[in-house]
Amino acid sequence: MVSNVPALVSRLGRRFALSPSDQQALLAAASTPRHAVKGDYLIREDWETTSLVILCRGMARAVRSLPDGSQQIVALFVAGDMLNPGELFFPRSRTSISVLTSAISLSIPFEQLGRLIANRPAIARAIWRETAAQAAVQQEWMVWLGRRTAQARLAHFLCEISYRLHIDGHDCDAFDLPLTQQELADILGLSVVHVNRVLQVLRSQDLIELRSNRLTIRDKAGLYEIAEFDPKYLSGLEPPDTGAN
Amino acid sequence: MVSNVPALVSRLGRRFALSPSDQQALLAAASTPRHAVKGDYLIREDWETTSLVILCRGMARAVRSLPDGSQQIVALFVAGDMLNPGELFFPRSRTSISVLTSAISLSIPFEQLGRLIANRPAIARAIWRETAAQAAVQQEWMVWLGRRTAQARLAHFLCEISYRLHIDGHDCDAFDLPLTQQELADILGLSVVHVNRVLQVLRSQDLIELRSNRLTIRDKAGLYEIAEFDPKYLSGLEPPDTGAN
DNA sequence: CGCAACATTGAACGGTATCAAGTATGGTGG
DNA sequence: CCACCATACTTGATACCGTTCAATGTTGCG
Repeated sequence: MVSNVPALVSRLGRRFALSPSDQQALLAAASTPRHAVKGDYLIREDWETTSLVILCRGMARAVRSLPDGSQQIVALFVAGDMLNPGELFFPRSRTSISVLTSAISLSIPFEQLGRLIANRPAIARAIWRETAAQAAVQQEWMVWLGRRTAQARLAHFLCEISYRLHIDGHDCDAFDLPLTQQELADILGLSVVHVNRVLQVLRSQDLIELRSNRLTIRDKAGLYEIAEFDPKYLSGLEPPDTGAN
Repeated sequence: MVSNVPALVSRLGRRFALSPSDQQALLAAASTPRHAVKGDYLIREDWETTSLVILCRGMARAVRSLPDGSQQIVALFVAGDMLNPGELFFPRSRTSISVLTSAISLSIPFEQLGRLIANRPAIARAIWRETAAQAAVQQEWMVWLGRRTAQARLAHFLCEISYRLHIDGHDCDAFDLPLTQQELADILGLSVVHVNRVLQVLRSQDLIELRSNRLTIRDKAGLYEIAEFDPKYLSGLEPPDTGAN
């Protein structure tokens, strides 16, 4: 399994609007790419954080486990996302991040990164921006966790993933969604049983199809509507080409 | 009503670990302090963001309103917090921020701020760090919104506020909590009626006292316990003196 | 083929919402 | 200083959304 690292990095360059020279510097600072398989942990709660991790291929999730055995998934990452842009400042990680598919990640040790940040403002800006973009997504999750019905939550989550894949140039009407219903439940703050029932409602309304980890959106307008989905909050994840600020 | 601005700024200096010279520069870049009264909006959803706002005195909340009229409060700010550290990168605000008490705020226009960020890395670092710290708090809110009972949510929220006030050197066992039960409900994702009942349970267990916007914590250990409160996630709000990274 | 993980279904329970009164509380004008 | 009003708080009754427990199907993989 050989990976074309320069190609991956160039995609990152586009995502974060970095000049070729900055991309080069980032690549030089990174350790060799890591190939992880489904279930592998890239970061664990309470680990000392020593490097910035970027997901180049695959999907990952950040999870917080509670004493009673339940979990809450607090973030989902797709290719191109930074896994821990905010942890630069904190000695220990507050979540565990594991991979949902086989995946490739790049790590940039903090010592190297410190130099890059000092010398290359565009890189500092990119990481900072990513910190803010992920915070915006989290706020949206808080809103549906606090104030929306199970159906609207699920629909909204599916809309978000679809849109984020769309941003990165993937097919957003049919894609792999490597999540069990238990994991969906842990994202949405629901029980597995209820997720199952709500999924069936969405299916029966011909909004989606979901079988063996593959999601097809049959009626995007309808799904957006019951989700009350407005992708504005995801603007931080788009390439900042449009010169917006 | 005269406010001692240099004193306010020096407190900010401590909070963000800025050198006197950086504090000076920050103060010079800021517009005259604004005195707001209860209910005033400092920022509105969809407004164009043009400056970084820092709360020097009082409390504020960030709220998202839903089409059906309900609301979710997604952040609570105390004196010393930056209200919109992440909005530097986005053209429009995604929340409305209004003031819960009479308050004083300082605005730093983005043009000035750009210069400061370029020339004074410590200031850039402080804002970036605040972005990350607030994201950490949001993650904790997501966990209790998704996975905890009403009682644990409320208890946890009270613990957090108490601890944040403690960080800033205020009395954390008895303090003003200028929130109606409706506002508590909008923070916790509950109905007013239920907040009222849960408050009574906490009172009947002699954990807290809450009358006319003043909270007294009678049994801190007990409250921490039912909240499963662990303040580690708030470390980003403490002055970074300890040299941790 | 057989096992393990995942998905589905039903019944009963419970936490929280909703609706509807009723009761403090505080501020205001007379 | 009191009457009044608006806002906030409290309480009860009822309904519903979502949970839990338990069992049964289904799928995919070694």
